[in-house]
Amino acid sequence: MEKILIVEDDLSIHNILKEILNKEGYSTFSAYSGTEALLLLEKEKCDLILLDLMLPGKCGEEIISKVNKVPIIVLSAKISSDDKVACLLSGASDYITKPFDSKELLARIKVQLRNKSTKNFNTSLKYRELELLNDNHTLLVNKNMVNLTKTEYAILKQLLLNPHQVIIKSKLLDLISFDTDDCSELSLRVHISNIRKKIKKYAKTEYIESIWGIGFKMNE
Amino acid sequence: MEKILIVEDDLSIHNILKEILNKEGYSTFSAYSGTEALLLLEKEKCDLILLDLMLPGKCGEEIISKVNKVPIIVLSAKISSDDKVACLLSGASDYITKPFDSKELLARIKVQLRNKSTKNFNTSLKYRELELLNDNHTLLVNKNMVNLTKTEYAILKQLLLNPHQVIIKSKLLDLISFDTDDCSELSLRVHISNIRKKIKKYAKTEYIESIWGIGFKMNE
DNA sequence: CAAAATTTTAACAATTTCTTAACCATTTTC
DNA sequence: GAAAATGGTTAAGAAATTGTTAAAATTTTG
Repeated sequence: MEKILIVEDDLSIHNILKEILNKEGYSTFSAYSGTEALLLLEKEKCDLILLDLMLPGKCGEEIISKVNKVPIIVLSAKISSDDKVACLLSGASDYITKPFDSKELLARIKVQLRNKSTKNFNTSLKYRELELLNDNHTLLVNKNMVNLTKTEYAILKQLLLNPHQVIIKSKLLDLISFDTDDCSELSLRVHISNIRKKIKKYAKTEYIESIWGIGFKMNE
Repeated sequence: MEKILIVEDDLSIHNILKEILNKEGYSTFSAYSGTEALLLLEKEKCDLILLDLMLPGKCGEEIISKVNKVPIIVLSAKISSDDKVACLLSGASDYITKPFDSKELLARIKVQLRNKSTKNFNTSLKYRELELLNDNHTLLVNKNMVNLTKTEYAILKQLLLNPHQVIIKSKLLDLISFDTDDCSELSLRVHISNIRKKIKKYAKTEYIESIWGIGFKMNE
């Protein structure tokens, strides 16, 4: 299930939030200050951040500017419209004023998580002889089942989502980090090699093309 | 610029919205009923929908359920929290209550467009017989694919970005250093020579002109 | 906790690209 | 017009990137 980081120093509110989210089936991380939040983010990967603006340590605004990939919903009593606007423009994805309605909070969380998941696909990604099933591990090569590891699946998924585009190495590493642990360029090279080997077993042509010094793309 | 569809039957509000958006640089489409909105969406592609919920013809909720890819910001006087939640869960991306603050509206629009914009940049730089494809780092010369190395691509990109301007050698070296390793003037000379050779294979005229003692520019 | 699976790392060869140097042509300067 | 400076081309060697294998480290699973 999705993981949500709660950044809130007021203990009673924090616990209420935690309870609401857990009851809905989300797992939660807790941070009670801005610095704690940043430390946690380095170690743990989460899908969404609930952020109180009035924080000890690093203030909320600083966190917004440092976080990049993960959607942030700001939760605050501040009501000035300018504050709202500043948050949104600097990178927050949504803003809810306290006191909040728990149903609305949950709905807005779903919206943010939905945005992420549109990067996924419904049934399968097809490309010539290949079909990547939406089950995180199965690739069909000419109808032959091939098992992919989590990382291999994540890599191939990104390549198949943009089949005519070169994906720059660093961008690819960034993209797959949503689905699997971070990995190095060296490691990526090995994964690609392994994917190719698995495809080659049942396919006639090479599918993953290397663009020298730049990245990879699916063969035309 | 991004195109926004305004779906609002109240004429005065509609015009205010239109003015705000146009002033900000967005182009707008207008629909005054739900049915009109759906018709327009079939013909025109737009990047975002501003949707009033109380509409003649098809009601707003119906539009939300039919539209899939385009983010929708609901704009309504309805205040029941349950209504908000219903909208968000059925597909809207955000919800603003009337009366709205124009700055906040613009900020929320930017958030939605930001989510989309990270993806589509399949642009290409065209210049007479040349077309430099951004999405796969190749050059088309009279439709013939030519492979460029990373440095060659970086150089040609800079020349094509300012096709009628002389680019001073040192400036060119500076510009390409974003995309590739630093290189010397001697090295640049060789790269230019190689690019010319690759272009010459399929083109009739010389494209890269040297300005003696200063730099390079694309031939007129 | 041990076995199995996965990922990372290291090492090496193969390949591609980049830089350098040499040489000649052209332009500028004196 | 000769000398000096700049530009174009070529080829060789240097440097960087990639593909592959195997072993070590880590994570997952039973």
